[in-house]
Formats: sequence, structure tokens, C-alpha cells
Amino acid sequence: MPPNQKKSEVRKEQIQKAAVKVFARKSLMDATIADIAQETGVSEATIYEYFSTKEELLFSIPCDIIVESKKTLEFHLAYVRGSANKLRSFIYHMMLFYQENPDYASVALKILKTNEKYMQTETYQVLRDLVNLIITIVNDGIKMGEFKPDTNPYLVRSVLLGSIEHMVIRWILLGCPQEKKTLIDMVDPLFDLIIGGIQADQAAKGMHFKIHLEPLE
Amino acid sequence: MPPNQKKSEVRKEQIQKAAVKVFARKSLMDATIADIAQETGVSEATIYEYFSTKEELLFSIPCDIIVESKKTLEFHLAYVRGSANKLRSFIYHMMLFYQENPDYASVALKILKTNEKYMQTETYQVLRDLVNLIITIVNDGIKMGEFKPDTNPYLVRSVLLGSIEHMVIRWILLGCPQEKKTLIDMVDPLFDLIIGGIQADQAAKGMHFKIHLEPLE
Amino acid sequence: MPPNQKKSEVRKEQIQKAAVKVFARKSLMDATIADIAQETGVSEATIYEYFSTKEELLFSIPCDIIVESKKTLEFHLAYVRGSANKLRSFIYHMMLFYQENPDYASVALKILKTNEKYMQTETYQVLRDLVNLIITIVNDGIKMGEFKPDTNPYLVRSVLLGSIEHMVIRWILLGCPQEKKTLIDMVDPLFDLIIGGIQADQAAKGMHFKIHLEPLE
Amino acid sequence: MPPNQKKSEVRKEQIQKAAVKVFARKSLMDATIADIAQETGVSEATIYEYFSTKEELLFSIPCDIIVESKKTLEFHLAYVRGSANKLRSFIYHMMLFYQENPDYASVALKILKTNEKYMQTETYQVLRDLVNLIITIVNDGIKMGEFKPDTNPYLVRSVLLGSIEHMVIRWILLGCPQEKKTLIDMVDPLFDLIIGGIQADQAAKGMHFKIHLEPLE
DNA sequence: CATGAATGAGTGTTCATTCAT
DNA sequence: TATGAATGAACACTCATTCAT
Repeated sequence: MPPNQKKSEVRKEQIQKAAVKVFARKSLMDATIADIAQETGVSEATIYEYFSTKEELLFSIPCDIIVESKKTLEFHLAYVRGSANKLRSFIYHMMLFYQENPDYASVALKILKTNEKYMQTETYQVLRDLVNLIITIVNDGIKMGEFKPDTNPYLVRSVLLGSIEHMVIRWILLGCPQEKKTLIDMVDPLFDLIIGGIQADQAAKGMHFKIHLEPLE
Repeated sequence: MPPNQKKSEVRKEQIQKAAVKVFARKSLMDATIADIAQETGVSEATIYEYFSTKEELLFSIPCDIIVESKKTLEFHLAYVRGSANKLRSFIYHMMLFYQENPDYASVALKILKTNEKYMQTETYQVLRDLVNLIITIVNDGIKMGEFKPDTNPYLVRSVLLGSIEHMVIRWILLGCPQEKKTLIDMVDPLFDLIIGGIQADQAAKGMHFKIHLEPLE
Repeated sequence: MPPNQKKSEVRKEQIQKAAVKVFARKSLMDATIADIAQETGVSEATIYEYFSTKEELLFSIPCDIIVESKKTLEFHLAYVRGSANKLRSFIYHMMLFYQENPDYASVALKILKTNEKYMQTETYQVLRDLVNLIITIVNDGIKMGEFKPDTNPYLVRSVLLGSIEHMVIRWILLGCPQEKKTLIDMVDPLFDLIIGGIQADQAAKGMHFKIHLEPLE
Repeated sequence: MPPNQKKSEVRKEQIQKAAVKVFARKSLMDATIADIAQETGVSEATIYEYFSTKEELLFSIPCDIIVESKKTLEFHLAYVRGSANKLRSFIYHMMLFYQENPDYASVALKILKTNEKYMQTETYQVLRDLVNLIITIVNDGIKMGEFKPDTNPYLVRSVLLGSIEHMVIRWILLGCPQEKKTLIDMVDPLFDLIIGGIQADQAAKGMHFKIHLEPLE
């Protein structure tokens, strides 16, 4: 919170926070401006002082948090060596983020992800930037010989995002059970699967070579 | 059209088909009964002769098609030997299904997948049955030594469904471009990734073993 | 039931009986043709074979039963000597009738009594005839010196009908409690009040007259 | 109009007044919110700013006016000596009230009196309080020896209310003819009947005594 | 005689949005 | 800046009624 942040900025954020809460629990059509106004503690008319439309309010929601999230992730990635490790960091970062912001997760995955208009939003571009870190990481990994040379970075992006988001949605729909299986627990299994696949060692399967492995010297 | 199918059954299906079309293009809130009535070519009141609620109509949509789809898939799976091959069949089946039923895909993934009430529907149980074929396949694969013994079948299910659905949604949101990249084109890359992962061969990577390969015998 | 009553007459009465039941429980607006059709055990369209309108059906309901009731009452009255006794018979007859036909009572007093259109009905004229027996009785009573010469028969009619109907409505709204206080129990108290008023004997009260009583002749 | 009454209170009363007018002329089902809105001079939506339901609006109507009426009546009763006179005051008060508020009378007697839901309303309790003044009056009258000791106060209540309401309903259904017979004209005849009954003096009837009445000294 | 099927006309109700204060 | 008050524009849903079969 910058010290000289305008009072109106504060009010705007209050509304956004309330909106996230409301949208997370009700669908876009069920959430009314009246709900959001009440949650914020202001009148409905006040909402319109800050957002000209219900939709504008909805679309404005994720912007800052995503920018923030991307910065954090990039900051962490710099610490990490190796593309695989970076990929794990990405997975971890996303899972942690969703786990700690379940309301935002709900809005993003239940309302925004399938909204065509949202895709033309500025905010959505910010989100793309974040997500495209995967492309960079994978390309680097290929270049460095860490990943198979024919790895399709866009496929990896789809698989990672798809898997993560699928799990998060299920987790949300089940009521975000805090106990037992948390989202974080799924980071390493997912990572391992992406990295190593599910096939048993090929050597054991059908290549029909005998292999002697000797440590160097 | 079965010959002696009752007239009312025919009408019911007409409405459902129209509804899929309408729901696919508009969101649940934007799609009006008037739209569906017009698309069907009947009056609004007639819709209510067959479905007591807009929501009931929505939830009724996918049932038959899913049952049908599951039967077809099971039929094909019987032809296929090996769990990996079966997994590929599953992926292929889903992708083909979505590609050939883009309207249904739109409704299923944009409206139903994130709808909590839908999860308590009978139809949803049918869907679960279909999806759980993955669990069976993976468990079989583990038993047969085809998949790594520590493979988590539920994770595989999440990754497969998440990936497939993510790709389908992107495809839909981009307007189902018929040309060039079809969903089917993604079957093998996805399959390969799930099976083999993205990591380059460990041997080649920096483990520094010497390997003597000798033909058997 | 006349032996050669047409089948269609039977059906008509079935519908009317069902309608009474339905109207008795639901208000005019809440009772639907569908309800009546179901109660009758026919289709809605069949209702319209016999009655051209919901309102016509409603207004047709009481006719026969009233004619019947009037006949019965007149029959009894002929047995009774004295206007006061006849008045009691009237009260008894009405109370008994309502008590034994609570559904009809409900329709008549809750729906028809306050319906302006009903007042222009032929049926309503029949009802007037029944009710106007009071006028005749009172006029006779006056002529015979049994009732005060300045008794207003129309007032008596209003008081009798008003009192009876008020009690019946309360009884209906309370769910027609079969036990304890039945409508019949109110016949004599009501009769006594109308006949004798509630004022204590003036002589006993403070008028301070001296009275010489001498046997006639 | 109290000077510092809130604007919203004023509007609420405007709506209620308009509603009484509309309900008085049309039945509950025929009176539409649109009618009431037009009569009030506001939009339909505005009605719903003040009353959440058509039924709530209907039930809210009589409350204040009844409370007021009861106060007035009690005020007058204090001036009156003797239970019979009080009873006459009650009759007069009710008749006058209905005569001066024919729209309210119409709603109360045509719609509310037979409405089961209304009976569970708070407003209905207020009405009961007003009506139960009769019970008190009669009981007092018995105690003072003014009324017959076996007078049933509840029967008196039924007879009075039934008679009054019956007359008022007929008066309303006949279009409230301002000329000639007004409701007020019926006060004394009704009162006399209740008090003294309709029976001619018993002495004159079958007792066959001659009676000389001489004032005491 | 009976009805399955269809619908026109309507209604209560909701809600995003505006604007004078 | 904040809001009380008001509303236009919709929409889901109902139901009496019709008619071809």
C-alpha cells in the first residue's frame, strides 16, 4: 500500500475485493450489483462511480494480482537453475497462488476462463504474459538439451495449464477442503508425470538390449 | 429417427438440439427461452410442455449423447491391445467427439463443467462413468507392467481431461478453425507426452555412464 | 339419477363435482383447469367439451344443488306451524346444508358470494328464491301477530344470512373441525337471539311498573 | 401529512392508497401491478422498491387504518354509558367506517375476509383486537344485568359482524348507492333487533293475561 | 366423445443503470 | 464523493383455450 495512494483508489480496491468474494460464490448472472454493494458496505450507485459496468468491474478484478504474481514468479525463477526445475517452480507457484486465493481462483476459472469478451481484455494479455513463461522455459530446456528436442512448448503449456486448472476447479467445486489433499501435494506428482511420463522403463519393455552400466572410472 | 418413436420424443429431441445450438453461442444467462423456441421453430410455451425449467432443459442436454459415446468407446477399446494403446484410444475418442460436436463441447465445457448444480445431476454420474474408464485402463497398465508401478491413475485422469478440455476450450474460443490445426492433430503429441514425458533421455543428459549394448543371445 | 340420463350428463356432473372439490381448496385464480381435469380423471380438452369457459363451469356449479335444497326446505316448512318455528327450520336447514356440503359452502361463500358477475347469473336467481323464503316467513309472522309489527323482513334476512354465513366461513377457515362445536349446535342460540334479543327482561331491570294480572273474564 | 415524515413513507402510502382503489375494483387476480403502478403514477419497478410482493402489498393495506379506527372507537366508547349503548356505538362506528371507506370495505370484505393466508397476518391480529371489543362489551352488559345472563358473547360477535358485513357487501355489490338507503340508516334497526328480537310481546301472544301498567306513584 | 399437442397473451418480478441532490 | 429514489427493459414461466385427429 503506497502511502500516498488516493482515497478513491482505496475505495476502488475495496469494491474489487468485495466483488471477488461475491462472484466467487455466485455465478456472473446470480451476483448482483446489490450484493457487491452490500459486501463493500456502500450503495449501489457508488459502485457506478468507480466502474461503469458490471462487466467492467468483473474484468478489472484480476489485473493487479496477476501482474504481482508474475513479478514474484520471475523473481523466484531467477534463483532456480535448470529448465525442469523452473517448470516445477511454475507449477508450484500456480498451485500455491490458487490455493491461497480460492476466491480469485473461482472467478478466474469458473467465470473468466470461458468468457470470450474477457479474452479481448487488456488484463487477459497480462495473463498471457504470465502463462507464456512456460514457452520460454521449455524452449530454453530444449536448447540446453534438458528436454526432448521435439518437445512442443505450446503443448506443454496446454497440458500444464489444463492439468493445474482442472485440479483447481475440482478442488473448488468440492468446497476447497483445507484438510488432507491440498493442491500443493499435487505439485510433484504432476511435475514427475510431465517430465518422465507414465511408461515403464523402455529398457524393460521391448528394446531387447542388454545394458551394462559402469560408472566412469 | 426410429420409425415408431413417439412424436413427443421427437419434439423433445428437437428442442434439445436447438438448445445446444443456442447455449453454445450464448451463455446460460444470455440464452433465452425465446431464442430456443425460435431455433426449434415452436412457441415458448411448447418448450415448457417438455421441460419444466430452463435449467432442467440445460441439464437434460448431454445425457443420451454421453451414454452413446461411452458405448462406442468401450466397443473400440475391446479391439485394442495394451493399456497405452487404450489410453491413446481414449484421447482420440474424446478429441474426435468434441471436434464433431463443437456445440455440445461448448455447452459442456463452458457452462456445465463449472456448474455446481450440474454435479448433482444424474447425467453427471453418466459422465463420471465414461471418464473413469481412464482409471481402469491405468490400473490395468500398472498391473501389466506397462506403466510405472507408482503411477497415480487419478492424476492421469486429471492430466488427460485437463489437457484435452483445455485444448478444446481454446479451440472453441478461437472459433473452431476448421482448417489447419484440428483437435485430432493433438492426439499423438499429447499421448506421447503423457507416456514418455518431456525429459530428454537421461543417459544423454549428464549422468555419465558408459553403456555397452549387446544384442541378446 | 334418472335411468335414461345421458352419458354426457353424467360426465358433466363428474366434472362439476371435481370442480367443487378443487375450487373449495384453491382460490379461483389458483385452481387451474388442469387441476379440475386431473381430479375428474379426464383431459383438459374434455372439460371444454362440456363448459366453454372456466367461469361458466364455476357459475354452473351450485344450480342443481340449490334447486334441490329449496325443494327440501319448502317440503319441511309445510310440516311446521308458526313463523318462528319456520324461521328456526330455515336456520337449521341452512346450517345442516353447509355442514354436509363443506366444499360447496367454501365455493359459495369464498368465491361466489363476492363475485359481481355471479350476481347476474341465472343460478343466482335460484339462490335468491331460496333466500327469500325468509321474507315470506317474516311477513306471515307479522300478519299473524307472532312478530313485532314493525319488523323489517329484509333486515331479518340480512341478519340471518349474515350470521349464518359468517359462522360457516369461520368454520371453513378453521378447517371444518368435525369434533365439538358443529354448525348445528349454533342453530338454537342464533334462533333465540333473533327471536328474543339479548336484553334482559325490562320488568326485572329497573323500570319500576306495578303490574296487575287478571285472568281474562 | 406530518411535516417531517420521510419521503419514502409518503410514497409507500401513495402506493397503498392506489392499491386499495385498484383492488376494490378488480379482484386480486385481475388487479395487476401495472394497474397499481399506473394509479400511483410510478413505474412497476418502484412498487417493488416498497413491497416485495403483490400479496405483501395487499396484506399491508389495512393495518394503519384499523389501528386508527380502533383508537377512535375506544375513545368514543368511553363517552358512552351502558352496554347496550356501547353496542350501538360499535355498530354505528363500523357502518360509518365502511360507508366512508368503501374501497377499503371492498378489499376487506371481498378479498381479505376469505383469505386464509391473511388470517396469519399481523394485521389480522389488530383486526381481531378491534372486533373483540364486542366480547368485552357483552360481558360487561351481562355482569351489569343489562343483558340476559345466558347471552353468548361470541354468538353476538358473529351475529353483529355477520350482519354488518353482509349488508356492507350487498351495498358494495350494488355500487354503493349514495342516495336513499345508506348504511347508517341500518344502524338502529339492526341494533333494535339484536337487543329486542323480533318476537311480539309474549304477553300478547299466548299467555292470555290482561295487564294494567301503572307508573309507580 | 376424447385428447395430445400447441400456443397467445399475459404477469410478477428482477436488476443494471441513471441522476438529482 | 456518495446515495436514495426511480425506472426501462427483460424474461421465465403460467394457463385458459383451441383444434386436428
